[in-house]
Amino acid sequence: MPETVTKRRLPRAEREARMLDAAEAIFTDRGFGGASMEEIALESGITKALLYQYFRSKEGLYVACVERSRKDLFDRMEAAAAVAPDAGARLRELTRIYLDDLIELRGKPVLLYGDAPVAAVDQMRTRNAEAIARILRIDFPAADDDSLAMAAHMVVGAGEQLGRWWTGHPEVPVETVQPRFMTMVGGALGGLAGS
Amino acid sequence: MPETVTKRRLPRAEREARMLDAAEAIFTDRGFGGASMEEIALESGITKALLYQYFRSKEGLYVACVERSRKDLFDRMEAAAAVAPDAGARLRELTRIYLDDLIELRGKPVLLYGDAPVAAVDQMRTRNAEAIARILRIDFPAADDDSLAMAAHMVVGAGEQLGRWWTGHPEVPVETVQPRFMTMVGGALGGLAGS
Amino acid sequence: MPETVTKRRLPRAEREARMLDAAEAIFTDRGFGGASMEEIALESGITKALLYQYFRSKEGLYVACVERSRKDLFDRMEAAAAVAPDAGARLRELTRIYLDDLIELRGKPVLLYGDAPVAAVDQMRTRNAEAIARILRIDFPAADDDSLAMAAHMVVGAGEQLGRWWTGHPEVPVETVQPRFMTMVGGALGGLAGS
Amino acid sequence: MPETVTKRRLPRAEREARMLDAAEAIFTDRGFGGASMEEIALESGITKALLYQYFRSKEGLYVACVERSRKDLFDRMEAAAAVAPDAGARLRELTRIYLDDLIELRGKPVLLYGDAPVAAVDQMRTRNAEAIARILRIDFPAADDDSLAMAAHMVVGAGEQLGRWWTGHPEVPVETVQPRFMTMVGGALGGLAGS
DNA sequence: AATGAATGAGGATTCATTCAT
DNA sequence: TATGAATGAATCCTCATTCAT
Repeated sequence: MPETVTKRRLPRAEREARMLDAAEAIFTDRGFGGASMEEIALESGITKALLYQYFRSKEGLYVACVERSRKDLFDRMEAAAAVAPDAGARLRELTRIYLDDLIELRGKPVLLYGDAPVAAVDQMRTRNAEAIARILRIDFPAADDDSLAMAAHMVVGAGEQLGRWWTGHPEVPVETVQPRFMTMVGGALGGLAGS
Repeated sequence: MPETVTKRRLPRAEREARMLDAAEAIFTDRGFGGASMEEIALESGITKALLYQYFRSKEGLYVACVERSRKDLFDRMEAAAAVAPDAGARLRELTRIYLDDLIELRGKPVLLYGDAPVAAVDQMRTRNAEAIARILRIDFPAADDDSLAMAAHMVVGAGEQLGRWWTGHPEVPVETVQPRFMTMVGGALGGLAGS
Repeated sequence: MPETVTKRRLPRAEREARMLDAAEAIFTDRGFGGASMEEIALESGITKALLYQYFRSKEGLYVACVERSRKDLFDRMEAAAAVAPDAGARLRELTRIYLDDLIELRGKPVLLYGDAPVAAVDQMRTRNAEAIARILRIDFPAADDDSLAMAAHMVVGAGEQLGRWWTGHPEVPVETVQPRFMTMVGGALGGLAGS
Repeated sequence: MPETVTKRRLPRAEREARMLDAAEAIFTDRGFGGASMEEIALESGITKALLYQYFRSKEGLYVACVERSRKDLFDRMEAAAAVAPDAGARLRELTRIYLDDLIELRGKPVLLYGDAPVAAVDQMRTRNAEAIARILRIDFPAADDDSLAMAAHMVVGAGEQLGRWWTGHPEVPVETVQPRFMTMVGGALGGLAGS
């Protein structure tokens, strides 16, 4: 029976994934402050000490945890952006990906950056904005950096807050939300220097 | 016995103001989680117990603290909105007021809602969005509530994140920021049912 | 019945004394590292938090604790030194006081500086040496500072280690120990510039 | 297959020496309590587990570490004592060897027995005192054991504390220190039964 | 109104140490 | 011989909060 009774000695990657799963669940339930490493360890089926061996601190774990889904989303967006035929399609496609993700995220408020160490959250917001900026650069190759950055940051902020609002209005369908979001993004890009 | 040297019985309002000043400073420095009532009391020159007598809890103090500047800003904005001659002027005027305020706020990240009890922060964001919505209503009397709300929330979110970005780029002048912000707001309003 | 059932609200001084008593007992039993604040608090009949409110840390408590008996001893020695009729009497009197104290200290190894934060212990040794130096100054007003300091430090070190040895040989009477200690001190002073 | 590039199978002795070097450095920097096996292993370039395979425990490592230099010193002293022509020369020679060693030791406070498991340290101090006693026995063959032991312990304690003081006054030359130390030792021997 | 004493509860973090390989 | 994964068990300390005065 290779069925594995021994929980012990998992390959690093898998252990890590399990820990992150547990952490995501607990953080989602209790918020950053409310979550205890104790509980996360318990849920992971391992000891606190191991948690600390893998991630340096509670904040480290939190960051790793949010970063995982953040990165996944933005990687998908950047990939989609690269293959979209034109600016219009890109905008439509990307906002859709984002909003679809938001639908799931609505159930995980922490990942919408609820309470959590400011530094960590800001860093992630900035990373998001940088990804957006890279995408925008495709259609606005001549725009100056600051303007592009501002546009990207505004989009990020708007999207985040839109997500919060949506969390409280789950009955509103994505078909209603997307046009509004697209229009807003379109506005944020207004006046940026194109090719 | 002359009526004494010590215990300068400050009028309640002033005491409160001092407490809020101290709280604002400490919250700003350390974030909500990092701030301790102990330190705030110390900075206020009074005792923790009194802090609790005035505001019920740490969260209460935080809310009072942020609400003070939040309310001031949005009251001014609503007032200005009421007297602006037309939609264009209104937009220009309001974004300017907001950005001018942001310039000061950049030094006080907490007031940009850093870490803090999620509930409290969300409530304030929502209050802000409601104020914005009321203002928008002036120019879009026929818009449906949800669309207006979404627009307002996106504006709030975008403004908040723009503020964060600006904090890290203080050299960028308001003259550069305002047009971008205005364009974005304009976009957010695109397609709303006007008169 | 003014008999006091309420443990609460003791005057600061008395509370402090009780805490120190408890701490001394526990430190003596378990050593610095082995002692837990938990246990000390329990023994004091109060909460850990109060312990931390009075002394800043475990080390702070330890220092306060040892300092109390250290200071007591050296105060007595300085007082005795001041009234002794001549150098010989002074030496006899002081070594006696010291050794008598040592007899009790033998049962409290920690106070002979067992394990404990290096910094704290060294600081106390230095304080002792300074007290000794002040006393020596009486009979050697013309000695240079370094020589006096060296003599004092050697006396302190010798006394400390003598105490440790004595702890393992409790059957040896003070009458046997004192002459040897006196001779040694006498040697340490040899060649110091007198009046 | 050549016998490989990696895993330089160091001879046991050298491995051990490296571990002890690392341990000495870390213990010196952080004190016994402050040092962590983790860090020592890291500095050694090996794993904690191996550290435990060589020395049984943290204390074992510490003892081995200090014993190394302690033994070296006292072996040299006993050797020198054996060949010195007379008591006076012996005293001069030995104090000089000790002080020369101290000069190096001043930079390694732990080896002056800072904080550390009481038992281990006491044992080493006692071992030192025994070595001293053996040496003293040469010139005081008729002295009773207790008196000799006391003298030896006082010398050890005085030397240790002198070393601590010297650490803080590195500018004082050995020529100034030695006479004072010799005089003190001479005193400690005063009245011991000679031949 | 205002204080200083006191608490209760919890939480992160660290470490020496041991297996399975 | 040597490792990397894993543990268990404490421990210190901090904080918001409440009484007694």
